[in-house]
This record gives sequence, structure tokens and C-alpha cells, in this order.
Amino acid sequence: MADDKTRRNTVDIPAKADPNRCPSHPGELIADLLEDAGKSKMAVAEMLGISRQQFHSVLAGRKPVTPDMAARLGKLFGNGPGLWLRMQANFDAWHAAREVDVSAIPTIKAA
Amino acid sequence: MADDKTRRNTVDIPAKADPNRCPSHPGELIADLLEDAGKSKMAVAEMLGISRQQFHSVLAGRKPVTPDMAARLGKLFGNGPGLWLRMQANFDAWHAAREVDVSAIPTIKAA
DNA sequence: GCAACTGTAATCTATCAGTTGACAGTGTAA
DNA sequence: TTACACTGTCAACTGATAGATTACAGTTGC
Repeated sequence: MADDKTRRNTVDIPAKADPNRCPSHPGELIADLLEDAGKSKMAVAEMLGISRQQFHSVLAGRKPVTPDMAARLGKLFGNGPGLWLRMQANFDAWHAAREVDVSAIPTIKAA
Repeated sequence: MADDKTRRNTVDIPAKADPNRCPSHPGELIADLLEDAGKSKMAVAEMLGISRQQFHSVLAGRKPVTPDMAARLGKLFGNGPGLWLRMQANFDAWHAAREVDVSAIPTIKAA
């Protein structure tokens, strides 16, 4: 466990272990919690008040967890919306850092 | 102009002091850092490669910090995009918890 | 006055979250 | 085998909105 920094692609290492690795999409956690609860995805989508297609897209990591959906998930799992939005923020930050060209932007010093 | 959905406290109260208070929009922090650096907003908008109107909307808290803009701000201030997106996530979470009706969604047990 | 910056507002475009409807594959029980 | 329920995807559509552009009024300083 101590040196899991060296591993890259195994399944269940928490994302923080390797800063170079893509942080997990919140959909992965949702899928885990769902499996834990033994509910079908279809039934849960209906509970959340969203379409099963939309829910599936989030679970698959193809659509983000929006504030609206975070509020619904927060109610469903008994925690607030904060966890889901922060997970999504970390996910977005990782991708934005790699996809946005900021080479023309200078870095100013805080004095 | 007075009452947006939730008023932003202009100056001196740190947002964390009262958990019931709206967390500060990242635009407030940007404005502070800008003032600290002594740069005009117009010049900074040009540095970031965005329109000054768009930049002004973010500073005023009327537009969110998107992943793209977070990457630009991260470069400008020398930190990554993560800080800005997490601030935005906390801001969104606070509002989502108050604006989304989740009364019809049940809370499922974890085990 | 004139110039530069600021704060808003209107309009337009492009992107995208989310819906509905459809279709194929996979169990699984009758 | 048939039938049913769930899953994974796709296409088309709608609504909302990030962002650019243009424009105009109010600063502040030369």
C-alpha cells in the first residue's frame, strides 16, 4: 500500500495516489454505491426524476454531474451536493489543464 | 441591481464564518488578486484571451468560472485550475441545495 | 474637450444538458 | 421458445447558456 505511487492502471487505487492519472469521474462512485444498494439503474433514474439515458451517460462518464443533478444525488445518498460537484470539479480541472492552450497567457506575481 | 438571488457581501465578512451564508463567488477572489497586482481589468481580460465583458461578468459573480476559464486563471496566477473550479463547485452546491426541489427523491440506505 | 477604463445591455452564435423514441443485446423465468 | 425487464446506444429535438460583438452612459485624469 505504501508505494502504490508506482502503479498506474490497476482498478481500485484512489485517484490521489498518482497526480498524473486522470481523477475518477463521479459516475464511477455513483455506480459503486448503486451496486452496493442493490438498486437497478432504471429504478434509480426514476427516483432521481431524470431519464435513464441521461443517468446512464453520467454513470459512463460521458456527461458531467451538474449542480441540479448533484442536488438530486445528494438527497438520494443522504449527503449534500458538495461532494459530487467537487469530484466533478477535480475531474474537469484535470482535463482543462491538458486541453486548454494557455501558452500565450503570462503568469503575474502576487507581489 | 440590489437583490440578486443571493446577495454578495461586498467586503469584510469572510464567507466561512457563517455556514448559512452564501460562499463567495470565485470572482471576488479574482478581483482581490487583481487589485493586489495593480492591473486594469481590461488589460487582464486581454491577457486571458477573453472579452472584457465576459471577464467583468465573472468578476461580478454573474457568470461561472468554467473549466476553460479556470485553466486560464490558473496560468495567470501561477496555480492550477483546481482552485477556481472547486470554489465554483462550492458556490454552485450552495445554490443548488436551495433551489432544486428534491422533496420527491428518497434517501437510500448505504447497506 | 479628450482619452482610457468601467459597468451594462442587446443581440447573435455555438455548445451542450436533458428529453423522447427507437433499436439491439442480455439475462431470466414461465 | 416466448415473454418480460434491464442494459447500452443511437438520433433528433428543445432549452438554456457561455461567450463574442456592438453599443452606450458614467467615471477619472490629462
